[in-house]
Amino acid sequence: MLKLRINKPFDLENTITCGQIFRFKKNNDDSYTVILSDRVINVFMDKEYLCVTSNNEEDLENVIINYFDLNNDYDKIIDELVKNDKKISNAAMFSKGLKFIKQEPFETLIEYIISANNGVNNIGNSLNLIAQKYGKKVIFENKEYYLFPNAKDLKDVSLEDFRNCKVGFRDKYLKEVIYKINNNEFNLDLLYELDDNEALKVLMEINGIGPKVASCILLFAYQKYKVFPVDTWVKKIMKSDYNIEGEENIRSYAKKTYGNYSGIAIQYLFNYSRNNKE
DNA sequence: TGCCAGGCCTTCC
DNA sequence: GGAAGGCATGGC
Repeated sequence: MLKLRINKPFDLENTITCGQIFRFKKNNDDSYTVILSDRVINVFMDKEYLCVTSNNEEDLENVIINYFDLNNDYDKIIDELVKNDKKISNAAMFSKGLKFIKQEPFETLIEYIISANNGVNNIGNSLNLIAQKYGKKVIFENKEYYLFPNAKDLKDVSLEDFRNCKVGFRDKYLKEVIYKINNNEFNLDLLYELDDNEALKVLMEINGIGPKVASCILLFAYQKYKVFPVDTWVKKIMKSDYNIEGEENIRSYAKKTYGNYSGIAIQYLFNYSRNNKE
């Protein structure tokens, strides 16, 4: 078992359950089983130690540090944010220890296309069905798990096949984007090179990807922290706490106030707004 | 039953 | 270019 001493704030539960990832399970012993791109892990906190087991122990420490972004100094980021906006400190303290999980780009792309007008339960269910049918099986603790397939694995999946995975009307979006990737009409690696606005533009040329989905992909898979989604929860808290209404006004305020860390600030506000109900 | 879920596309002015 | 309606599915 890998034991990592954590000396900065780290909220494992909030990080896993706050809606950035969908393929995880909470176990009876309060540990979490999470399916990463290349392995399955079981994680829990034991005092100041993060404890991890996996079906694949190779380079596990680096994989975990990278996945949970453990070396990034969020305290410093929060200090910066609070310096420019005292009012965000409640939301930042509420989300203290929340890390941005570094997700695999292709899976993230599919995840957030499916997320449009959908519930968290349905999203996870569909992703698991896709993985079960087309992903690689791995055994961990005597149970079967399925890694998420890549674009090649999904090359011949039909609209009807996707419908059977309960993705509903998003079937055609998935088929189209997978076709484009396999025929070199769209390259996920290119997004690393582009600046934020170009990357957003390229993503939004794909059917099924609008500003919200594109922002989530760039934030969660590419660590483009300047990019941020504005949804109903963000609108709600910006109105009540900042007296700012309208998406454009929210965008210009966030850019001006939070700068390079707008995505992180907005995620804190989102998390606070959504989970701190009265 | 009806509404909503971290939207987006198409159609119609 | 902006508003309105439609869209699969499941949870409440």
